[in-house]
This record gives sequence, C-alpha cells and structure tokens, in this order.
Amino acid sequence: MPAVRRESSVLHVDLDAFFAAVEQRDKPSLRGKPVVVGGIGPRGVVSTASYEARVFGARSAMPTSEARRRCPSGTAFLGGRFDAYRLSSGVVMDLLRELSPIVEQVSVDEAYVDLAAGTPRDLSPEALRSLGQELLHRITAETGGLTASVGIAPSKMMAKIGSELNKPAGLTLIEPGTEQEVLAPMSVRAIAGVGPATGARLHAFGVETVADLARVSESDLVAIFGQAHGTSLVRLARGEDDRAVESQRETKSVSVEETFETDIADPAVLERELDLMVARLASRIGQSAVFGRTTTVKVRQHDFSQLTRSGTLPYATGDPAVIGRQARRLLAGIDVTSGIRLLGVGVSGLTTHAQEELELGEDLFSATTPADLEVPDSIGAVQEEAPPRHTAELVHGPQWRPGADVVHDELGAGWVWGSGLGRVTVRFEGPRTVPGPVRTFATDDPALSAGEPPDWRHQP
DNA sequence: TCTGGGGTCCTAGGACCC
DNA sequence: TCTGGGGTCCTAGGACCC
Repeated sequence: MPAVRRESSVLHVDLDAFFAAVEQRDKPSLRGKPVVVGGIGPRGVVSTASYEARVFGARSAMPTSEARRRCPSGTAFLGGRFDAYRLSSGVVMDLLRELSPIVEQVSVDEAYVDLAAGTPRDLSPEALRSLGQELLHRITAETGGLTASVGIAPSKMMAKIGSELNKPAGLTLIEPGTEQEVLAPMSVRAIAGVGPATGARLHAFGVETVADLARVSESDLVAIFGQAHGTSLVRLARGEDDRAVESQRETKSVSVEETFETDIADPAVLERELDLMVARLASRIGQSAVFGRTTTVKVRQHDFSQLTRSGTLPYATGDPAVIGRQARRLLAGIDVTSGIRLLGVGVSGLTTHAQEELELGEDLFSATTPADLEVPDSIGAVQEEAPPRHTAELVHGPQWRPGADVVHDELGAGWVWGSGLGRVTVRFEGPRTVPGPVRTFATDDPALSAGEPPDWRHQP
C-alpha cells in the first residue's frame, strides 16, 4: 500500500458525549442539564461529561470528586447503564456495516470504516460529503436522537482528527494532499501516540506544534524515543499513515481489576478478593472460548506506584483453579503490608487450539480412569497435571520407561511423566476435581531417554 | 477522601539454544 | 577452551488509547 491513500476512503465516527447523551435521551428531566457519568464512589473518575457539564470544567478521566466541586448543585452524577450504551452502540455499528464490510470498532462509541472496501463507490468530495451527512442523519434517527461526529480522510489518523474538528454533530472531509497543512498548526498531542509523557519530552526540546515536529530529524527522534516510536512520529507528522482498517482483531489478553474504596493491607482479605476476580476472569475467558498460558497479577500501591508479577505455564488453561493457584502464588511474592489500592489479574498468551488439549483431558477424565494415551513416535512423553494431594502413576508397556509418579512443581501441582515407546496409562487416585490437559509429545530429546524430566516449555 | 477499567504495543535485560 | 552472534522466550515496566 502507498504511504498515503490517494482518496479519502477512511471514515471515523465518534458518538458525541455518548454515555451522557444516552442518559439525556432516556430521561427527559436531564435534558439541558449537566450530567456526569462515571465512577460515583470515593475513588471514581468521570467517563463522560455532557456538554452542559463541560462548561463547568468537568472532563473525562477527571476524579469525580473534582467534577463534584466544579459542577453546580443539580448536576446529575450517574454510575452508568452499560447495557443501554451497548444497545445504542450496536444500532450505530449496524448502520456502519451497511456502508462497508470492513468496520473496525475501536470502543463502544467509536469506529473506523473502510469506504474503499466492498462495492466500488464514488469517492469524490461531493459524494463523500453527502455520504457523511446522510450517515449523521441516520444515526440520529435510528438511535432516537443521539448525535455523532464524522471525519473522512485518506488515513485513520486524519479521519480521527477530522471527527474532532467539528464536534458535536459535525462532518469534516480532509482531502488527500492537504494533510500537512491541516496538521501543521496543531499541537503535537493531536498525533496518534503522543500522550502526556511524549508531549512533555517534546516540549522540553521546544517542539510544540506538528510543524515544529516535522523539522526534527528522524535520527534525533529515533535516538530520543526509540526505533518504533521515533520512526512513527516522523511519518505521522507528515500525515503519512497507511494503517489498514481491520474489522476483526484478535484478543491478546483478558483482565479484571478493581480499585478498593480504602487501601487493603491484609493478605487474607486480598486473597479472597483475588479469588472472586479470578472467578470473573475465568467466566469471561470461558465465554470467549480462549485459554491462556500466562497469568499476571497487578498491584497499585498506596502511593500509586504499580507492580506486576507474571508466570507462564507449560500449557494454556481456562481453569479458575489453575489460574487462581498461579495468581495466589504471584500475589504472595508481593509486599502488601503498606496497603494497596488496586488489585488486578489477567491472562495472556491466548490460544484457541488449546481448547482441543483441554477437551482431550476432559474426555480422558470423563471416559475412564485410568486413561490410555497413544504415544505418537519412537520416543514420547506424557504430561498430566495432578492436583495437589493426589497421587498418580504411570502404567506402561514393556518399552516404556517411567519418569516419575508425581513431580511437584513450585505451584504444588504434580506432573506425571515418562518416556519410551508405545502405550502409556495415567492412573489417578482420589477425586479429580481439576482435570488438566493431557499432552503427548514426540521428541528426540536425549535427556528424555536418559530419564530426565523433559522441559515442557520447548515442546511444540 | 485525587487519579477507573479494559485493552494495545514497545523496550530492555537475562536465559537459553544453535 | 575461549569467544561470539543471532534468535526466541520470558519478565517487568512504561506509554498510550478509549
């Protein structure tokens, strides 16, 4: 793809003050009044402030306590009704999918549309303006009165900048070749990927506007910001952005976190909270039918400093007992005695094919105990997770060399393994409440035939 | 009562392997 | 025995986005 598209074929839609607008639509008494939606607890922050509330300085990401100080009495502070927001969001996304098969939903209130995909259409400025106007009207009509802002441009970055330029209920068309002139007077903060930290560092070099940035050499920017960030700054400052609109993006991680109303220093209380969060996490990854190998525990301390601890298992799992055991071990390695304000847990290293391994394990478990496994090649190994306090043994054919009955790892879980030829049986004693995945491997690892425990991490 | 919750991507260092 | 480069995986932290 060329560095810059030659037509304005990317459309960006942003719903105006979305959460607050839904509340005002559904509750006529709130219309014309300041409305703030977000966390309403002592440590809440603002998600969305209505335009009436913005007059008083309320903003997204501001502590709700500060918004309360700024806004007059009579301001509505609401916790949010996410099902209602999702419903209206879905109506808008369906409208966008009528425009093009390629729609990238960025969040509940924002999306990109690739106007060059699907049936060929007229991409002349006149045609694009009427397409945009029609979309704005349809969004308002079909959502019962919500408004959106639309930017149409040759790239994602310029389309997004465009949708910001005439908010609310505005349409901005940026024609190819005009990117630099639109960008030049803007603050560097308008560029995708320039946040508070990069903005402050650029400021220290006297760089305030995109025009200033465009005068800095690429080698200087790479030296200051690193390879990826430096080169991307150079290109985006010139308005060069050929990132594709991607309709289906793969989920890389899933996490749950919670800020407590007051800091918690009691490890037992934290462990209970952690278990509840793991249950929520496991239910979410179960719904999306993915399994993760890496568990990460996150802690924000009383002084707002943040720590993460992660651990990677040799296989992917969605089992709350396995994730919970990992998470508790990780949390135990963190000093919480001075009190923590936030606890989080997540999984990454997601796969869907691990599902087959899990099903294999469950099948084996539900079918029979002992379970029989065919070893796939001349030398093979089998690994099965044994929950703590369970025993297991390998029953093997004449050419099978048992490795061990149960090898306990640092989690307290057991691994059964062996190597050799032919068929092997894994027999568990005691109730198996945590059926883990069974894996068999073919390998030519000499350590295996020498009777050493295999390194499962390097198995395919 | 200052600072939510859910994500993505990048970097840097160490371990390990070839 | 010594020297060494490249690639991958893992961990921890940081910036950024909505």
